[in-house]
Amino acid sequence: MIKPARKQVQFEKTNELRRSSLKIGEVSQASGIGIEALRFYERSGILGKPARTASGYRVYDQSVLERLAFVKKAQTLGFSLDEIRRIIAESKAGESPCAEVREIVRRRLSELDRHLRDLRRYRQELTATLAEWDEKGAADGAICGLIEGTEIEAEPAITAPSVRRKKSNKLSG
Amino acid sequence: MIKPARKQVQFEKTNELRRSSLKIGEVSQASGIGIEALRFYERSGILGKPARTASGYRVYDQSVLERLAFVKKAQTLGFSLDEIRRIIAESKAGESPCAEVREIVRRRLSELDRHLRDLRRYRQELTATLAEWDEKGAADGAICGLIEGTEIEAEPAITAPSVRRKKSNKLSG
DNA sequence: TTTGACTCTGTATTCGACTACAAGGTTTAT
DNA sequence: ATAAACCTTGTAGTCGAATACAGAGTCAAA
Repeated sequence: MIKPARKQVQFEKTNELRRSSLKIGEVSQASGIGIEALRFYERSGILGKPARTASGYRVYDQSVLERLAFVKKAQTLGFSLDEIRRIIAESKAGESPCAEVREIVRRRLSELDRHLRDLRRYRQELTATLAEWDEKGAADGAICGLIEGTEIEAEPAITAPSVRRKKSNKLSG
Repeated sequence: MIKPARKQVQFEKTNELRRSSLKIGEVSQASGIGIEALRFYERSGILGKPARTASGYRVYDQSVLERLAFVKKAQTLGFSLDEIRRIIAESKAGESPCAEVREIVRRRLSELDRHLRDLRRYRQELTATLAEWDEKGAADGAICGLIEGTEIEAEPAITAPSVRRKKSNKLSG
């Protein structure tokens, strides 16, 4: 996670890059978003195409940091990049995306509540299972009673809440 | 989600496939798991290699349904296919995977609790944001106040809980 | 016999949000 | 002058859990 420290670039000295313009590495530093991710954002329309120096380097305005802060905040609030892209596009088109943003947030909220309910049920199931094993001393054979009481149904009973974390370290050992 | 109905195969009539043997489509029907997924399970070691007819068709034993029920149940409990594979492998090797299974379940549980905590905090943040908008009548310009009060930090404040659902229908319209 | 349902193998694709790398060009510091 | 640090493009890979598809073979019924 910790990138090797980069030397501070003193861009005051260049005449091409003025105080308020940033190269991609500086934007990355300032925003905490990787360089590759920034280019990815550009490709996917989250960021507009920045100006370029004569040699082709991207030149960002300070305002990109606000944009990125917005993106991060929105991600925190559960927006997908696609939604974020749409919101930005609409706000650029002069329309206030407020209604839509609120709508999305409200939708998120109800999704979240459903999700929380599922998780709580799931937690119960999990603890119950564990308690059951403790009770009967786990006589296995049927793999720890995990499959006991299981019936084959067309649809899953609870539907696994996707607790799965970002990257699980391959445990194929 | 709903597959086109398949004609019921009367496998009692064949002499090659006896009462208790199943072709892949039948297993799919009975278990609710897609044919492709079954072959995928075989490739990834969740299911062993089944017998074959002379012409190469997979011939499954009834017991595969128990195995699959176990897999589904375990998935419901939050196990990854990789973990499931390991558990099955160990139980086949004669070792009782109980200790490990319990360990995994316990780990899941604490992960889950952490996850729940995150989600509750996240929910608060969401409702607070919404309330704030309602208060100030959403004077936008700064995109609905979504970025207001946002500071640029190296690490995300709350880290978006991956609420993202299975497959969101592309909303790029 | 011909239709149509089923199955086979093997490869590619999906979803989201990046990350990694190669092979080169540019800028800056020493 | 040269090396380090930075930038460029373009392509490919990651993670999990499947899905999709092409093109061929198999099997049972009308």
